Amino acid sequence: MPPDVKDKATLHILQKSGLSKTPQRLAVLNILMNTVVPVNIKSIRQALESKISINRVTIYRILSLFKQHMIIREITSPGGNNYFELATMKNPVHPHFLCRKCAALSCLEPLTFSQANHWLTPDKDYSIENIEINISGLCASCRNATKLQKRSVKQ
Amino acid sequence: MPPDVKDKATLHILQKSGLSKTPQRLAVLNILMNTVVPVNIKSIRQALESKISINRVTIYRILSLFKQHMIIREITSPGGNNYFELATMKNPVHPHFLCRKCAALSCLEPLTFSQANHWLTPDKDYSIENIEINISGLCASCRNATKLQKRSVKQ
DNA sequence: TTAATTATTGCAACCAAGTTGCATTATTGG
DNA sequence: CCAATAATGCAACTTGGTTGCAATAATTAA
Ligand SMILES: [Mn+2]
Ligand SMILES: [Mn+2]
Ligand SMILES: [Zn+2]
Ligand SMILES: [Zn+2]
Repeated sequence: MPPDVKDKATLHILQKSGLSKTPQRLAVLNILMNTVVPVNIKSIRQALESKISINRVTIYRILSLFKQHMIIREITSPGGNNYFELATMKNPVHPHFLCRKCAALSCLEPLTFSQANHWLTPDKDYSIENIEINISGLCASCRNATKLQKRSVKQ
Repeated sequence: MPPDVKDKATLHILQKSGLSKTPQRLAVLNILMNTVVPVNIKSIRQALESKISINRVTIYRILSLFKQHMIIREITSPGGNNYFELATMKNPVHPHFLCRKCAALSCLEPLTFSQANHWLTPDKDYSIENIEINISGLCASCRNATKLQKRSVKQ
């Protein structure tokens, strides 16, 4: 294992979950830790290319493992290109915004308890484990782009 | 076209959208109209089998077309097995509950305006087109089943 | 009602995403 | 360092969905 990959924080996360420390796992975890927005598998593979040689199957297995150990969260996307983000205490479950044009995913403010409470009790019979709120539309830049385009067409 | 398939209501829906009335479209629409819970493609295909001979490609094309014309809505599912439901005025956008065990999807009460309003303005820069709320966990019957199982184990 | 025009369907081939079994290789704990 | 255990890489496979095009059906207007 190349020592430069051994980031102290990433190592600690694996240790806490009792997972063995392989360069592949550290590399994947590194990407998740150093990105601000959630990333989909395609971006993860791209980001890994320059850092380490890793089989695509391994990426699936690592992500699946991280999810089981609740190291990461998976954000469902309409087209099936799901996104992943770190699931730390400082980063609680929150809604997301997905731009239908550029497919950029951004994180929104988390729900307060009173806000969530309404959905926490849809029925006494359900046991609720997860609430996913996904908002879609046009992001700021894509919205601006279409505005400018319309103006130039009018001229 | 066999006349027994020509349900008056389904015909009218296609007419309103200016779509030509093929037996395949009527059959698909019929299923969506006669089901209480949203259905995924697999169930749609199964339901169609006994009614009409239809190519799987045609089903995809019809569903895609219905979505464009806002006759139906697609409900995103974590695993990618999305569900479809009729999008009428009497059936506004609403949250859904997906059981992680039996994969049954059920409809929850729609948001009131004041409830939705909080999410309608995450940022002035976004233009919001859709809000999807998906709650997951265990449904009533699956929850009961596990309870009973635990009890019998304890004995 | 008929015939031309236009739209839809079926078919086959293709593509992308994800999964599985198993041999090879790496990590761990002593 | 060595044995035991676990993770990875590889190839093959499965599943879900898409595309181009020829055959067929629906529409429209004569
Ligand atoms: Mn997020
Ligand atoms: Mn519903
Ligand atoms: Zn955008
Ligand atoms: Zn259930």
